[in-house]
This record gives sequence, structure tokens and C-alpha cells, in this order.
Amino acid sequence: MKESAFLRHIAYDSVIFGFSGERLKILIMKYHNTGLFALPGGFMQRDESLNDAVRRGLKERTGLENIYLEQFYTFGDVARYKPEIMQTILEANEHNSESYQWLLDRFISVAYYALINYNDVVPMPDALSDSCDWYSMDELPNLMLDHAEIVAKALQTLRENLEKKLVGMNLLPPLFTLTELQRVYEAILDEKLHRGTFQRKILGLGLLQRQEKYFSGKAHKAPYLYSFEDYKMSLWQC
Amino acid sequence: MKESAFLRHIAYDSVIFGFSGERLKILIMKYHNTGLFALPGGFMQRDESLNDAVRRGLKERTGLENIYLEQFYTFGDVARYKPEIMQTILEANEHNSESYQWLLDRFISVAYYALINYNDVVPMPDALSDSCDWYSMDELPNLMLDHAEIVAKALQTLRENLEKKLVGMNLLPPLFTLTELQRVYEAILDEKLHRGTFQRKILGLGLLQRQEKYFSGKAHKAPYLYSFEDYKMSLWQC
DNA sequence: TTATTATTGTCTCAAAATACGACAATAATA
DNA sequence: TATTATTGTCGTATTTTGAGACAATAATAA
Repeated sequence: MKESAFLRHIAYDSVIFGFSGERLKILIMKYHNTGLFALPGGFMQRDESLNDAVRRGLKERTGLENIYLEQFYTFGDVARYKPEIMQTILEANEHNSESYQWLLDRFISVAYYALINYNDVVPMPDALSDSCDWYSMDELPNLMLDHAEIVAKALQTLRENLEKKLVGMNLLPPLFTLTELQRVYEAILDEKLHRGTFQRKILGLGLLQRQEKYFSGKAHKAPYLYSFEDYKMSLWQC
Repeated sequence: MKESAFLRHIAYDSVIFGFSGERLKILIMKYHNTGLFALPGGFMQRDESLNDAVRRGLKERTGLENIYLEQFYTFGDVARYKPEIMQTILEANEHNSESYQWLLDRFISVAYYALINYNDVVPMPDALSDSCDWYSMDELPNLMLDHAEIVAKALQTLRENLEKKLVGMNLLPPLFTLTELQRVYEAILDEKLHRGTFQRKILGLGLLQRQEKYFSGKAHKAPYLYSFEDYKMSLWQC
């Protein structure tokens, strides 16, 4: 069998979170002529670190670099080996040549989640897919293989890390109000939070810098904008 | 190149924690005639789930089944690709035939940690190693490749999960006193805990069942023994 | 100009969780 | 029978958290 430029048996999948319209969303790809939906993923080059491969794929799909990215689990069940699905995808793309046969072999998948600013992204399909779009977490299509399980575990891990590392601001633009940040937390945790308590907790961390006020044009007091200093976050994460 | 029975490029390593003499310890292997120390690890068979492969290896090394086991990270840097080290090990074992050449290729490693009852184990070396022994966490030998990093991350993850899932009892025999359990927590967290607070917290979880008293022969009040019901733990973990 | 509306920043008080020490109980020994 | 060491448990002080209250204020309506 011909050797490909990629390491065999190893794939990665990424759950790319965004926030828009008060809702948590993720990027989902749809493959050509198959009706199959999947997480954005890819493979490692032989001379490339795993994390670099994932960042490379993330850049291709979103155009973004320097993204908040976290590995959370590696899926390796035999049950996820379904060569007929990949065969369907290849056939639909008329990529049935020998040089793609390695894709039909068994893979384990290292799963990552990313937090990005929704407004920064123009999702880009890859060669095999005809769309890469945002879907609300509660309106996901049926995902192929074990990708629904991967999404569930991503959300679970994000929730745990949210209280531990307080990373919600990575889903927002550089300047945001505390109410916006609270909406992010509520969307992730799927519960209402108390305003006073939330603000005390977040500001108590000393990670946010108060900036000028934000005048929305609405008939009420203008909130302050805040920015988030990455270098403090990196200190805090340790 | 000949195909082996194992998936190429994929390995696993396990950080097997035990508790003895008030100290947290892990199992380390020493390879024949090389002075190289490493974590116990192995490879996946082509028709085997990742978790099953790790449990298989764990059984071979410790004789134990039904172990508390948790995957915590997958290491995939290019920097960990050092074929000359594996070459050294193979040469020292006179295993230089072609059927071992696949071991010289690049690997990513899925890392797990396990919590076991020290007294239940008779550590078993594998074919390439002449010992598999307990080492205190603060007296580890120099480990090959990135295994020191793997151990560090295992301990970090264990500490985080300790407060979240309270799994310390997996390091003890079926019957134990609260003071013994407290020593386990102190060894893992590397800090003293307050006795009253610790007991209130642990017992408040309702996971432990009080059993008969334990008469040590010492000149003081006899403590109660406790047992830990696995099925409650599984409920609690969710 | 002035009142109204909606939302914000901040504070206070209550409730819950946690930290810390105290004290009686008790198993073995002197 | 007193002593020693450790245990089970409790009470109080401290800290953290939850929930509401209130004045401040930007735009709008009167």
C-alpha cells in the first residue's frame, strides 16, 4: 500500500464553539452528495506535531490563528471503524483512486475544542465537503460515526473548565460588557445566573480591564466595556 | 514493510499510582542493559478498542482487572520521535529483526492514569525490561522521552479530579480508616488537611459505609473502618 | 425641561459552606 | 487507676455565595 503524507490510523476532530444570538453554536461540515454531517477534522503530517496539525486545520476552516484550543479526549473504540462510510464519501467525490485507500483503514481520533469569536470567522468547506456552517447546540443534525458523542464530551469538558479556568471571554470580541459575558456563561451552562453574584465573581479574578462606556442608544444607563488580557490568563492557567 | 499485529504510530502509556508508607508511588519499568527507565506502555491491536488495550496491558503488568482508569492526554509532539532510543532498547534485547522495525517509526502516545491498591500488586516486567518497580513521586529516576512530562500531567489531572470526583479510596484496601484516607489525600495534594473538615466532607458525600472498629493494638481509641461502594461511585461520577 | 423607562454598578443582609479548635470517649499501657 | 494517643463530634468564627435593594444614568416621552 502506498504511503501517504499523513500518519496512518490517526485523525483529529475539532468542536469549534462560537456564540451568536444568545446561543452556543458549533461548526459542522456537510459532505458532497451524501447527506453526511461531521465535525471538522484532519490528519497529522509525518513531521508535524499533533497540536500543530490541529491548528493548521483550524486555520484552514476558520482563517483564524492564535485560537483558544484544548485537547479533551481520544476516541479509540473499534466500533468507530466503519470503512463503508468513508467509502461513500470518497465515491461521492470520485476520489476512489488508490492514493486515498489509506482513508479506509481504522482511525483513532484525538478530539479538541476551540473557542472563537463568531464574528471573526468565515467558515470554509474543505475539498470533500460543500458546506461548513454554524449550528446551535440544540439543533444539530445527525452526525456521522461517534461525532455526537464527541460533541457531548466537548460540552461537558467546556462546562467543567469554565468554572476552573474561566475562559468564556474567548467567545466574545475584544471589547464586551459584563452582561454579554454573562449571556455566554448562561448559554454554556444552560442556566440563569444572578447578575450581582456573576459580576462580583468575574471582576474578583482581576482578569478584566475596564474600558470606556458603551452607548448602545437604548434608554438606560450605559454599561462599561471590558477587555481581557491574554497574558494574565496564561499566568492564571499555569 | 511487514504489517505488525498492532496499529502503527499509536502507543499508550500508563501512570499507575499506588500508596504505601504514607507516600504516593508509581510503577516504572527498567529496560534490559540500557539504564533506561520508562512508564509501562504498549500498543493497540488492530481489532481492539483503545481502552481495552490499556486494560490488557495493565493486567499484564499488575495482574489486576477492574481498575480505576482514566485517560488524560495524548502526547503527539514531533520532539518525542527519537528512533535511536528504541533502537538502543531493541539492540540490547537482540530483537533487531525486521519484524520489530515498525517500533522505530514515529508514535503518538495516549496517556492514562490508574489508581490501584498497592498491596494487591506484584509488578511484572515485560519481555524488554528486567524490572517493574514502585518509585515514590519525589524520587523518580530520569525517565526517557517525555515520560517525566506525562507523569507531571498525570499528577496534575489526578489532583483536579480528586476534588471533583473524590476517587482517593481506589488507592486503599477495601476496608480503611478515615485517617488512612486522609493520608492518601495529603500525599496526592502535598498539603496537610484539617481532620474534622476532611471527615465531614468525605462522610457528607454518603459514599462510605461504616463497618466494625479497627483495633490496631495501639494505646488509643479505635477508629471505625469504612468501605466504599463502587456502584455509588459510578452513580456519583455520572 | 422634566418625568419615565430600562438597565447598570454597587451595596447589604441572609444563608450556606468552610476552617479551626475544643472536648469527651476510649484502647492500650504504665 | 492514671496516662497517653487518637478518635468521633460539636460549636463558633470566618469566608463564600445567593438574592434582593437602591441610587445612577442614557435615551425617550410628555
